[in-house]
Amino acid sequence: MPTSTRPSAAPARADRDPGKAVEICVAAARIFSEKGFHATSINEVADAVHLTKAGLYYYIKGKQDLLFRIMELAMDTLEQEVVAKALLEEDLVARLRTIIARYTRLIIAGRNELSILVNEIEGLSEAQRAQIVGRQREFMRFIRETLDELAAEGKLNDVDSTVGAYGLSGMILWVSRWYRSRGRLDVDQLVDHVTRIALTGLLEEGCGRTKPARPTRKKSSTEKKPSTKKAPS
Amino acid sequence: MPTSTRPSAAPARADRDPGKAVEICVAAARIFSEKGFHATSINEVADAVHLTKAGLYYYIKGKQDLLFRIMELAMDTLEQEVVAKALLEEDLVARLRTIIARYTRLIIAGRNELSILVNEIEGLSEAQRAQIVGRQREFMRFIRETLDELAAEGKLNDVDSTVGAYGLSGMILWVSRWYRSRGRLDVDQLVDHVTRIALTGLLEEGCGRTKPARPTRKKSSTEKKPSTKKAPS
DNA sequence: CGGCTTCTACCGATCGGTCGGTAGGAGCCC
DNA sequence: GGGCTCCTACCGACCGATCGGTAGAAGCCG
Repeated sequence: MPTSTRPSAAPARADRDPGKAVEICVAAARIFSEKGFHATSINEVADAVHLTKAGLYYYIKGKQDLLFRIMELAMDTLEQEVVAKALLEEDLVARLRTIIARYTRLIIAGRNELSILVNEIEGLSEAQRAQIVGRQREFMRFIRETLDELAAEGKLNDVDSTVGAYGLSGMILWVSRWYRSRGRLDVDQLVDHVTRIALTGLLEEGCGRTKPARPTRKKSSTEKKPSTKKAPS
Repeated sequence: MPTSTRPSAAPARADRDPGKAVEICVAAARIFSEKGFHATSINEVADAVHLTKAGLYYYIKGKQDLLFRIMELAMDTLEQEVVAKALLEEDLVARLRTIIARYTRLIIAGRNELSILVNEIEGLSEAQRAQIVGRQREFMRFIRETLDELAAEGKLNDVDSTVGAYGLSGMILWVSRWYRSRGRLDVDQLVDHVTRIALTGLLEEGCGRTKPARPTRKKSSTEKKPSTKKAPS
């Protein structure tokens, strides 16, 4: 079952009309992702769904509540379309490919809720933030553990699974900021390239690659630090 | 010479006291990066530098002007600490390593201006945004061309240089969202891991790796699409 | 005194949110 | 069928708070 509409602390007036409520969330998500949560007024959201502000408040409890609902919806999507589907793959390499491909497609398909999910967390209340962050951590844990299992099978490069999982996420999330579907690469090509970059960066295939002057974990610094900015006044 | 304080369209009252102006920018950058630009009031910035709002306005022309100055400062830093330093490296592989290492260190050292740079662009005016976006594009072009030159030397994997450059950027930018310097990994270790993940994902070393069912560029889709969300009602 | 620098006091605009009210369809009674 | 009630869905008008920004005087320095 989806984790939204749980009875925790928020009765919400979503009972009015579930379809309309979702429609509002989708519209609001689009605007929020374009202009930012705080830069968007409730009136703009209302206009987008052809309602007045007062009419809109018939369906939502407040601006913050609207943001929270959008994020819960986004996490639902992520869990259903990425995690659940990836778990159907027995082979771990195939599972990782599924994660990358579906996650990337989700990011560029619905150019809305997912990006809000990472950019507007501060707009939530304490309790709401805790809930969303918890689900996000679960998601990251899933990716990290997939990498750990791959490592146990000896199929992973010598990379830290945490850095790997976050690096992967960062690369994929960032796609929504630069990729335009009308550009040189179509969606399939993009997913191909992203998958290839990520996988050949994570997977050890056939030959053991020579590590670039492997620094035995501690203190190596490839490069001297840029003097860490300026001194505090 | 730094590209800020150029005479374009904004005389600005930075002539008052350059040191104080920078101090204000740094303080504002920290708050903006924590709470977001629109969610931060001018009063909060003023408090942070021990001034009243009116006192602060002696140094800045407006909230938007403040944001713009922060971004110019951030681009200055990026160009001086990453691009300029990387250009000192003749060897292309070393240059790429320098880019990754210095960029990453910059992101986690000053947890301030750089993240604003990517998250608050919408808060700028048309002209200001054009200026910043132009400089950002130059920066991306630098990374992309470094990859292209590596490809010309046959040292690059078969990856699209655009996707590679943005993938790299995304991975690094994302670091600021999850990495805590008090955690399991210290800064040097983090930089090591990021470098290794990025490089072994981008560089072809020694053995030619077997591509994972290389899809000849067009139509392959590793994974069937997630049916692109729901049907419109 | 005169020029920086910083303050107190205030403005108009806009924000999120609320209130009283109502159009109009559904159900019901007769 | 016609009148009565009720309820969902929505709106115009308004509220207090806060926002970015300004005018003008006061403090401080030489």
